[in-house]
Amino acid sequence: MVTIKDVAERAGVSISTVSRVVNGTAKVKGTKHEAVLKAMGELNYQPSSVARALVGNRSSMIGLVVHDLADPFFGSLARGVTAQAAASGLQTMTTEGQHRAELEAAAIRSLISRRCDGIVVHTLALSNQELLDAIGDCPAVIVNRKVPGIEDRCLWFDNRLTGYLAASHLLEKGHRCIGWIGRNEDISDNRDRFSGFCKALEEVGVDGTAAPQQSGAATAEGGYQAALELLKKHPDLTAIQAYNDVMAAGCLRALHERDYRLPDDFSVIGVDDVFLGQFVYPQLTTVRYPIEEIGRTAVRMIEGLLADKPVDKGAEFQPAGFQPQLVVRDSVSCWADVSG
Amino acid sequence: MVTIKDVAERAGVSISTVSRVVNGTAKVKGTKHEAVLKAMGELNYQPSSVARALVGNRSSMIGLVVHDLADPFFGSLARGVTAQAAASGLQTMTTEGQHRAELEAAAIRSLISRRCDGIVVHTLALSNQELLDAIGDCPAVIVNRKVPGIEDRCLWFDNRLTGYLAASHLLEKGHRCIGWIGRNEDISDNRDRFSGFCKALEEVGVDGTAAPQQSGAATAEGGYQAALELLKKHPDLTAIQAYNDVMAAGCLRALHERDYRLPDDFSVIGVDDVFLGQFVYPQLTTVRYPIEEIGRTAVRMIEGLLADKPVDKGAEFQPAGFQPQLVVRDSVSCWADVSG
DNA sequence: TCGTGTTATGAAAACGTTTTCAGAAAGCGT
DNA sequence: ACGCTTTCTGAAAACGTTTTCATAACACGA
Repeated sequence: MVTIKDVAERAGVSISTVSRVVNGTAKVKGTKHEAVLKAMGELNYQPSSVARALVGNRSSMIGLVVHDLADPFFGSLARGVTAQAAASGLQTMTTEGQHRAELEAAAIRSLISRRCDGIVVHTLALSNQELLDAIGDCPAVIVNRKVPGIEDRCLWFDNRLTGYLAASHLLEKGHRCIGWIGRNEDISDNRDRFSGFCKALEEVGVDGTAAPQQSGAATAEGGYQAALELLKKHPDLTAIQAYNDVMAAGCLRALHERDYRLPDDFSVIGVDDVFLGQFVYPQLTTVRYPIEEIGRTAVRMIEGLLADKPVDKGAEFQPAGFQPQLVVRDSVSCWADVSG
Repeated sequence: MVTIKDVAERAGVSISTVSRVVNGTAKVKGTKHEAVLKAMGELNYQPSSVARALVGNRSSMIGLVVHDLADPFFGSLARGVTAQAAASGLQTMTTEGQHRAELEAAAIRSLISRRCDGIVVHTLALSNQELLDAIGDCPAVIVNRKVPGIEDRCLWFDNRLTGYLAASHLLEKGHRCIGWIGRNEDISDNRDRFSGFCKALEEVGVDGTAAPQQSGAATAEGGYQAALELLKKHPDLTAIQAYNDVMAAGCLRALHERDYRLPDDFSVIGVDDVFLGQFVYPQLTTVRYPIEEIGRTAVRMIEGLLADKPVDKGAEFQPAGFQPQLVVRDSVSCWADVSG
């Protein structure tokens, strides 16, 4: 490994001088300047980010904790974080939490021990207190979760409204026998979306909590299994609202297998608007969560945190900017018996 | 930030002693041992990986260069790399190359300057020589590409066979008017898959190079556009073979839009076997590339590189283990006019 | 030619670890 | 109580940078 010392020696100057031309922190006279540049080129010198991080106490790295990199939701999140970080000359380091408390904590701690300048965290298994303990005083932005005490560093969304919007759309289209497919884990996202679902149903005089429901793993496979089960138990259903798009994709697969003609025979709606939704058939109607944009915003917030203490999401980060929004595509059709 | 010095002070021992209990590199007597443990706990001490990396010249990090994190292919690759690395207590740092030479080079250099123990590289824009220059003497495994001179550190696949298998399947099912949808960039993957496609066609007396073809960006959108174009120009087509699954998903969307009844009216085949393929309709018949497994193998190879100089893919890494394999699902149907 | 103010340069400290080396402490056989 | 191992322990060097501080070199007006 060629070090700054090698360059200095070759150029016949001190290491301070080399450092100065590398970083442009001070002027160095013409002849020496060139000599250094030449030596750097000849040796193919590459400053050690490690040494820099040690002395500067900053690493130009943003840490990211996600559940599973192969899940399109997190792929988009990673994309957003990486892109925005890159725009500021920062690199991203991603770790998986796998939805297990000890792994999530280890992931965060390790990112901190690497002296990431800031971290973007998506966790589910950790309790609020555990999460707070793990992040300590590291500049962190929590995605998709509202942690009491540090709300100003959280980006969360109105999951209740999200569920409400989706259900309302189904109701508007005349559906009354709607099933709910949720995820296994008892997390607030799931509860809130279901609660919004119930609220919409109540508004038209249906008891949502009594609606047919089934839960499964938050994967396409989970959605598939749940849908099969639900269809078996409730042949009268005309529509399903799923926890998210990935599960909804699983539902569609189940429906195709059972030879439903889609979307005429049955409607499905999801949440998230992941890439996948545009390539299932019928294209998925969903409620949009601007995931990539959320990743970008998280990084911007960290940059703010780094620049000046006062935390401030600023005008452009208004939660209002992230209102869930219905995206109408093809997977929801009017139900023939529409009465209104 | 609490340092080893703080812990030493609090425990009334030297920093060497603290280091020893942290790493278990030597025995320290009972009373002191406990004192150190206690101090560590009270201060919530977290050793600095940065300092460790500097002195030890190893960082417990594996670097990964991919094209685009939101693409399911790379999501799976990242998943495999991350999982295998984690199993050995290594972390993964991912950067995007975006298919632009200067970014790909910068990504590699930056990973090296961070002193990654090894890197897994997927690049397209860099020439062989540029790639070799960039990786220098860093333990690296090149994925999906055969770089002359370091074949023993490359994991590549028989793209020609891949294309051949896919086309043969379509032919077997009776299709004779088959279109090819390739990707824009003139890269060997694309050339080889097309060459395999031609070979299969020639075997039944059709001139593959004269087959209807269209290229586009290697995205679902690209596949969609290309399919629309191809269908317009060649209404007689009964099947399309796409460069990969993502483009094939785009084809399916185009076909649905044009109201083809799938799979009866038209067949589509892809390559890769990404997650997405199971959730499009009809489920995609494809040729499998075990992406996640490839990521795992790459990390294992790096571990080998690190442990002992002699590079050796070993029995379990035989390229034979990665033979492309046809995965029959629903997107290819028998063509009615089947003569044989 | 001398001060005086700028500007360019190098020496050295600092960052937080690990590791080497030498010395202190402790055990043990006599 | 003596030497001889063996076991623990701390001081100090090393890793590759950045940055502070002092000084050397230089220019300029008198």
